[in-house]
Amino acid sequence: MAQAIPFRQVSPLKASCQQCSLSNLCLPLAIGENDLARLEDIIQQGRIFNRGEHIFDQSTPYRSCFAVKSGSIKTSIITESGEEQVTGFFMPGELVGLDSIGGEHYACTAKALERTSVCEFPIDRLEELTGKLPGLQHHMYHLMSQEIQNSHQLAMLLSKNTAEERIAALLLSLSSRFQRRRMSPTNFSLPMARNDIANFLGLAVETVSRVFTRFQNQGIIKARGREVELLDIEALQLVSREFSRQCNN
Amino acid sequence: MAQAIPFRQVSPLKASCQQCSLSNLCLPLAIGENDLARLEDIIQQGRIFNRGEHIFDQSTPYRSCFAVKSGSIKTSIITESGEEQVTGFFMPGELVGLDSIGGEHYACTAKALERTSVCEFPIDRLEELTGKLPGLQHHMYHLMSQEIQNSHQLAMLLSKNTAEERIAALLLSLSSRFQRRRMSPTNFSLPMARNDIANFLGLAVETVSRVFTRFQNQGIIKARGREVELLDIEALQLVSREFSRQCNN
DNA sequence: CGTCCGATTTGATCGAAGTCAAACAACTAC
DNA sequence: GTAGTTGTTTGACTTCGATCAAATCGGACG
Repeated sequence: MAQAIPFRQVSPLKASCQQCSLSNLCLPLAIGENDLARLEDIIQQGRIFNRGEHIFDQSTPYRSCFAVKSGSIKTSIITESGEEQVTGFFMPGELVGLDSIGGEHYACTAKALERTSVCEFPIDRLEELTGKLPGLQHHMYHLMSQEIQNSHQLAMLLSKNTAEERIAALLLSLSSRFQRRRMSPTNFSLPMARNDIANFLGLAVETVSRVFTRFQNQGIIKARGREVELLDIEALQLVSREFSRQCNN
Repeated sequence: MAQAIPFRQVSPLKASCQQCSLSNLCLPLAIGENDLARLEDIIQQGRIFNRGEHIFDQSTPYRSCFAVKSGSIKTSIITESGEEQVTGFFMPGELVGLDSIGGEHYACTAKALERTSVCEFPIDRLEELTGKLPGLQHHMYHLMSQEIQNSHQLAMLLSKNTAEERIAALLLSLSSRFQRRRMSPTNFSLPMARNDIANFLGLAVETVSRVFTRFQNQGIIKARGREVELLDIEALQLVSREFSRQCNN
């Protein structure tokens, strides 16, 4: 039994986007089958990060952007005064690091919220490739403009909406993002702590907690710890004037 | 005297970025002299908008992005419930419409705050060109990521800072942007109304007004209407914990 | 299994900024 | 000029959510 069974080890460096369940969400969706190999060529795949580990750090030289394969990531910026501002949460199939493309350094820090695996796209090779594949370039523009819009939506949420509205919007955003990944839109586990939610939404932790219990008392959601069940999505949409499509997504 | 003096009229469609005083701020800065002509080829130049006129409207098909030549522009999104959220102010040399690139429709409305002239970059031709000029593509990525960062900064301002801090940050941002355009950093005229400032910063108009007078009483600024003089920039930086580089810029 | 430490919840109090209201200034158009 | 409209300022009052404080829960680990 000590005898090793010979087997072919798949090279850890070569990605196979075709077999990835996220290929319809991730960059490959912008590429024809024939060109896919060129994208796979530049990907450094399969790095795994444990909860709390940094995928990259603010102010370090910009090298790559990353696609989430599994798990989830939060990005945040740290000010000179040491305050943290969470700028986004990223789920499988989403691209992290777009806010720094074209810059010399990472503009934020990306941290794994749970055990997370990512695909890495070295920026110089990616830029080279987008120069050759108009569809991919277009998609990059699209993703980046999407990110600008998300951020504007967030700004609107922060400047115009109450605590309840903000939290309802976040729950709905997460819900639709889970759904797109073929997971339950009503029954999921929050990858982030209350603290992160509060920071992201510009609220105090206590307020987040209170709103969660208020929603629970109203029968809109059921929440125990990070486990959440959305009992009445329509009510949530009603609370969040702005309806769905908030924040990220 | 009725006899016309023959002269060569420069074609109004052909831009001459080389003679534009903004060429060191605008897109040409990413391009070598030899390639500049290719950029000039695709520009539709010189459209002029009066105060209040729309450069483009939210939800209409996306055609072009625009560089401000003179004047200034504000962008805003209108929600289903009819509320407006100002998402940015744009000064000469800055590019408007990046939040919609790669999308089918404009994600916001752009309105001239004063008599404003712009250069237009049709998106299909621009994408084509960035595919051929790596430097230009890189610069587009840079501009877009910059815009994401600005928006994150704004989100932070909205979620963590007081009314005074927000307004100080805005004044400093405007100041440094005027300076880069070789105008006085301490003595300028606000292109936007109090209302727009309030909306942009997530405040009530009354609060903006009060903070202006408070700053004035403290001898930090002098303001009469839209005319503003920054008397003590250091004090402003002190008020705005986050120091300069806020918001746009 | 109990201890410890961080995360979450709950309660009580306070304050910054919103809202309502009205005066005032600036600009247009007639 | 005057009237009308819009933008700005000032005052009085209210409120949502922050802050302070403390209890409770939950998981990691010896």
